[in-house]
Amino acid sequence: MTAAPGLTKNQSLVFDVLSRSDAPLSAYTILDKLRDHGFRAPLQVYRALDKLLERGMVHRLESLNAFVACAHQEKECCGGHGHGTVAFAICESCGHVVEFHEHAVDHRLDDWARERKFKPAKTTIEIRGLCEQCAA
Amino acid sequence: MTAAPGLTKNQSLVFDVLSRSDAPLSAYTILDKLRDHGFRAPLQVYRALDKLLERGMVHRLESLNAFVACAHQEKECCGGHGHGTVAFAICESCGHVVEFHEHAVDHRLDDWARERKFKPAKTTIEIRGLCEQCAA
DNA sequence: ATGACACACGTTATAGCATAACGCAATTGA
DNA sequence: TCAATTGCGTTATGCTATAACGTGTGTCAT
Repeated sequence: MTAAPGLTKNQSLVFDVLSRSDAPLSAYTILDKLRDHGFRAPLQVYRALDKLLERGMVHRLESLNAFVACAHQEKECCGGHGHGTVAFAICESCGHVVEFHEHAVDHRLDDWARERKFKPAKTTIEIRGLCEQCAA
Repeated sequence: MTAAPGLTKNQSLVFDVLSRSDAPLSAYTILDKLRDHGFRAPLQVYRALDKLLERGMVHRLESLNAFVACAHQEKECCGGHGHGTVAFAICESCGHVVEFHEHAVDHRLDDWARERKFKPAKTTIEIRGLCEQCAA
């Protein structure tokens, strides 16, 4: 369960906490979980998150102001963490999040951008609703 | 330019401010613009925004924590403000936002959800990047 | 070695976004 | 008339994120 190489101690701690959680965590929640490991200030979390986001190991859920570990392993399909756009289905009842990739969606949005000469940097797709269990 | 019927004074004021802006505004920016009209506290803005969001007259940009007036008129295409999922292209340089609808994307995401028995409540699609002018 | 640089870290303070909880006033409808 | 609903105003608070400062450590070209 230990994290990828090349991570600093703080980055590893933050990544491990996210990896072990089955729901997204806010930066402040992460902070609380790491107080026993010497974390004292939000910046320690945010700085680690920035690096993990850069590497694609963690995603930010914009509609929740929260973070999740990437569901993909280093070498998986679309280039592992190097993948393209990621989409999320977020259950508003149980908090569970499913990460997925829809190439057809990506392509359609790419086409839209190309037609308008818009240069995409980052695309957010988040579906909030109820998962199968919670909708029952 | 006066707003739709059925709006309270505060709701109209907030909607007018958003309608006149060519970039998204945060709740606190709206508050500042309305101090001369008697606004004193954030809650006055948030309460008005809640109602406008319910009616679909205003959209929230999750990746910016900001708000824009809906680009559609009451009776337009997909049922005017009753439309389905809305997508946004946000220029990170000039701040300009383009609202659009991509039915192909909506359908693909709907299919994904149906296959997994996920019940969507609200879908967020936001592309951040550079608009044609700013990319030059 | 030494100096310059990049980078991670720790701390304090502050900025920016959002809601809780209270009470009052006006409206509606049984 | 009474109860329920809705909007409003105010104060206080909580959550999210970054600014600005200084420290330590490693690299590496000189």
